[in-house]
Amino acid sequence: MLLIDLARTSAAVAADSARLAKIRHLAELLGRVEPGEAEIAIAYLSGELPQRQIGVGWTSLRDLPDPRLAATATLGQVDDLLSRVKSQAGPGSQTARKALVTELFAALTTPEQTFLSRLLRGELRQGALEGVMIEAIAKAAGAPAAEVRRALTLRGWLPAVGAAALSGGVDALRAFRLEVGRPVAPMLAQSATSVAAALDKLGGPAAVEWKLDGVRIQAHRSGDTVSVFSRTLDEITAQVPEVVEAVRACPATDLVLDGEVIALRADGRPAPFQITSGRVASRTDVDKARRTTPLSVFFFDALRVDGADLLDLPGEERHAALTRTVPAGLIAPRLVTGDAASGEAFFAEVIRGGHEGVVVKSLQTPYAAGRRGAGWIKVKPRHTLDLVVLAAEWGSGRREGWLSNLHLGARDPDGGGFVMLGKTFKGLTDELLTWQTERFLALAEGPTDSWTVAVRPELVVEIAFDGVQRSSRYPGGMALRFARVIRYRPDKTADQADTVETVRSLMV
DNA sequence: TTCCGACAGTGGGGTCGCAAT
DNA sequence: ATTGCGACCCCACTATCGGAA
Repeated sequence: MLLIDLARTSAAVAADSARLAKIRHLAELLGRVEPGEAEIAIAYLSGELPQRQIGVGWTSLRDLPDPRLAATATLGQVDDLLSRVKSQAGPGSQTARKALVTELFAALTTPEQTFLSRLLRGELRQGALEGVMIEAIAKAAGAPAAEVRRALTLRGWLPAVGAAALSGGVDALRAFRLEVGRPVAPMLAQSATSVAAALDKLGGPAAVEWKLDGVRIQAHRSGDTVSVFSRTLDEITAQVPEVVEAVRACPATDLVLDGEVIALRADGRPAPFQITSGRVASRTDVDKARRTTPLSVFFFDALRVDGADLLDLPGEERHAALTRTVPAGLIAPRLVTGDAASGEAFFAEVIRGGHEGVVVKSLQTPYAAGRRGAGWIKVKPRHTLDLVVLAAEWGSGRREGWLSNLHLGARDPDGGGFVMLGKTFKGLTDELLTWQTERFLALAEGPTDSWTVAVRPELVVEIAFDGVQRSSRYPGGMALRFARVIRYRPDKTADQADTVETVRSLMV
């Protein structure tokens, strides 16, 4: 199959807003792809690469060569070249990558260049990624989408699942099994504003469990062999020896566990997320990193214990298996309750302990990738501040033509000015985007660069955030984590905004 | 007919490792 | 030695479609 076929399909998908029409376009293409190229086609049209990452980003894709007029590139050829790009390493590799990318793009027509460039930048913008591709695979293979989803949970990689479905139908999908040593797609959580709301959503007793502000891990053990994977299914075994040892110490020798690693201080309270994140990312001298910043692991789910696959069992049965297998000190603390008051009290206690929040978990739901079923619901406390808009950046994609990303500042009573604490683009409706674009242009003090418009510091906006972290980027030495807009405060003037000192008092 | 679950899109701060400067 | 870049850790929110109620 030619790359131009995918480029055309992608354009057709983008042109139709109806999801069913997108699915039709994708399924039609899947119906005529050869088995040997199915994985490539599925990967590209769901916005990913078979190579996962190839070391080429936005910057490397500037100034591409002139396009050709004839479309001749096959999927196999493109895939081979991208593999060569990925394999470059050592001194001169960036130049070599760039040369290969240039060679590749020089062989493509304009629509092919557009498609591939978007794909490599991770901005396909066709309104269809994995979720829609699942439906398209189901349609093309004549199989229920639920079977595709189940296989995806077990296999963790949609192109492999899709290729199997296209060639072998439902039987091939049902043949996927949990394999120890191969990561499973992790189950994710929805969110709610309170434990009571979460319990209400689940409609009955549920487990209220510590949510640790660390890094998600999945541990596999077969005999003495232990592998640990990240949320994106990258192998991180070498970076987390504490997890390997903890799993080896369990009595069961055939295991798949889901959990979180976190750096705890000597007093048992959690270290800031930056510390845990840095520790897990360290690969060069793990022994030294380990001495400085030891990791603790807390498991909260068991997907396999001693030959038994547990994914389809209710949450409570999986948890029972976990408690039978793993020492109590390695299990995330939880309270099973249907009572909102007890749940809220437990939540308050977890927060007093310095932790991030809780996850309220259904006792019934099986383990499934993605957010389907809403079996897990996270609850975190929310802080708010009234801050001043210092500048705004022009948006991209569907926000093109709108001033979107806000620069936020706290009042500095000493200096008389404002100290920038970060940016946010979240929480804005289209209506608000329209309003603020007009308003900012009226308050403009001229662009600071081609995409930023500085405004007179007069508008006060209420901002929600999860916490204040240390920052080397901003002048106050601190930045807001997960900042989002709640509402503008036309009733307030800039001299009534919150101060830097207030923000500093919130820093852990 | 209305409601709501799932999805895609739009970006946020921070850290590490590596190549280039 | 420093800087720029890619990759990955954490992520919240709105708009939209279409099946469920």
